[in-house]
Amino acid sequence: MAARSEDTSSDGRPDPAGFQSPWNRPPRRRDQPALSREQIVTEALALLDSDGIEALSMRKLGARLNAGATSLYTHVANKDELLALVVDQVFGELPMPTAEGAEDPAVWRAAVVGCADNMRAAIMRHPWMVSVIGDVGMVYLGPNWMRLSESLLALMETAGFELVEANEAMSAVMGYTIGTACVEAAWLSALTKSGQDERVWMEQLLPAVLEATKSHPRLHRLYATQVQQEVNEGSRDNSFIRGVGVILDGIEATRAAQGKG
Amino acid sequence: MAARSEDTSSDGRPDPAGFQSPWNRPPRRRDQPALSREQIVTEALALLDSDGIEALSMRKLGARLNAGATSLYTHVANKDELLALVVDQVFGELPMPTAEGAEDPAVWRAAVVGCADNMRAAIMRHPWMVSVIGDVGMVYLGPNWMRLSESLLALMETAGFELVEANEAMSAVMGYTIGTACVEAAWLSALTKSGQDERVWMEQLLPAVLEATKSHPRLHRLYATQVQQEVNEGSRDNSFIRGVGVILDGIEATRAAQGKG
DNA sequence: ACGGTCGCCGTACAGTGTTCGCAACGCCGT
DNA sequence: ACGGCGTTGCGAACACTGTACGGCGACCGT
Repeated sequence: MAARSEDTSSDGRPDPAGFQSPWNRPPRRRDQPALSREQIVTEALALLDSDGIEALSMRKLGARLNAGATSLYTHVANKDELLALVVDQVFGELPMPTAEGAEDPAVWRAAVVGCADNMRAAIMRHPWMVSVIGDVGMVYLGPNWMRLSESLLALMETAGFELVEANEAMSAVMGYTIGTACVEAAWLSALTKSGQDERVWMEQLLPAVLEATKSHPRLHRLYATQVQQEVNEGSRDNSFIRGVGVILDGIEATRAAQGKG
Repeated sequence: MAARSEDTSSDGRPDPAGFQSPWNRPPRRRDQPALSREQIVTEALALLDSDGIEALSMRKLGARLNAGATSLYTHVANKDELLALVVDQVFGELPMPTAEGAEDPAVWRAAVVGCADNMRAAIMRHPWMVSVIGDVGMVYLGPNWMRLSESLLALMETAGFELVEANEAMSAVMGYTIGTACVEAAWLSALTKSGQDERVWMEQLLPAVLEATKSHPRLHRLYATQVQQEVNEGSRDNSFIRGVGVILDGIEATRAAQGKG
């Protein structure tokens, strides 16, 4: 809500709630610039998380920071740049993998799976990410993403991969992770937008789906038998993790066939 | 450009170029509704392809169809619904796989790889897809997507998969495809937005990247050695296809371990 | 003391998606 | 033949959006 309301008057702008006159108004303290890039990015992230992507406008964000909309532009070039910064901030939440003990294949596998799972969890925690991930082309040069990539590469190097090999494997895992999370989070944010509980939403939707899949027997069977289970338990998580495992199996098989074990 | 300009006057709206009076104005031909959902979707697709996502506005789209902006709303509920329709239209471009001869593992693999490759190609052909794919949650119920899913499931069923097995494998491949294409297309559309040729753009960007990766030795090496090759030949295509192959290896390995071969 | 710079913001502009009421039209029952 | 009716198109309007620009006040180096 209206955070930081306690210092509304201390920075010189009139506080409409309390009585103000030119004599009792304290001078604006400019001890520090009152607005920083970090602050903006953090507040944008909070706004996105609480109200979704279409609630993020420069004016609303400025209001949350007790600032005018155009003030943000001294710290951030664009809305696009702001979004890129926020996305990298999310990547900054992810714990970094350590290369320790990665010579053991089991340790290495567990570390990669954990990484992928963390990433997927982050996207599901911030479902607006998928509406933005296609527009922020430069994110892969952001500091947090680069830190993450670097340590993943280090991990795989200690596991015995060549650099380009490691890169390809990483791309495969990350591609799978992002793609899966996209599909899931798109569903999730459609659900959020409908405002209903997942169970209720599903119960309303299922008849229509079964009707629509009448001429597609396999999809029909799939939806009829599978979907409810997926909703009830968190079995999508397991399915995802199994998927990562399958990819790692493929990678190891390829390596074994090349005589590098 | 301005298509259909020949009948600007024949549908009764005043043509600002030619002289018009109430006496020579021909009656509006309402032989057929002049605007249809298909037409709108097709023109929206054309506009998106030629000018990108941020050029698509209801007014511009209406203008292209010699119609007012608000006329579109009789055929389409929302801009969101329009986008969902357009996305499904793109999926309609994809050739459907046939289950013929899929008992042969080689045939089956080739079909799946081809499917994934077609999908990736479609996304790269329409790079705006990635900016939209996160917002159209209901796309997976679109007719074209469903047709595609159904025939993929059929393909894998003839290859010997159980239904839920087939679904999981399909999700893995599709997830990887969408994720990879997202990453690539985001890069591509950032490039398009810059308006430069890929080579020039790269030459300008590379020094900055190498500077930025100074404290990340592995990324540094990777960019220094790898990137130019990727640009020069179309080696990203091969890399993607190899990735799909790796996933299929993993799937087959898992199945073999379960004694289904 | 005083110019220069920097951070902030009010205003303004050119758009955006969407709603609403009205008009024109084909059709259908009488 | 004719009067209502449902459908389709559209102009105006509303509430918002991102952002360029110019000004204003406070700070800092000299």
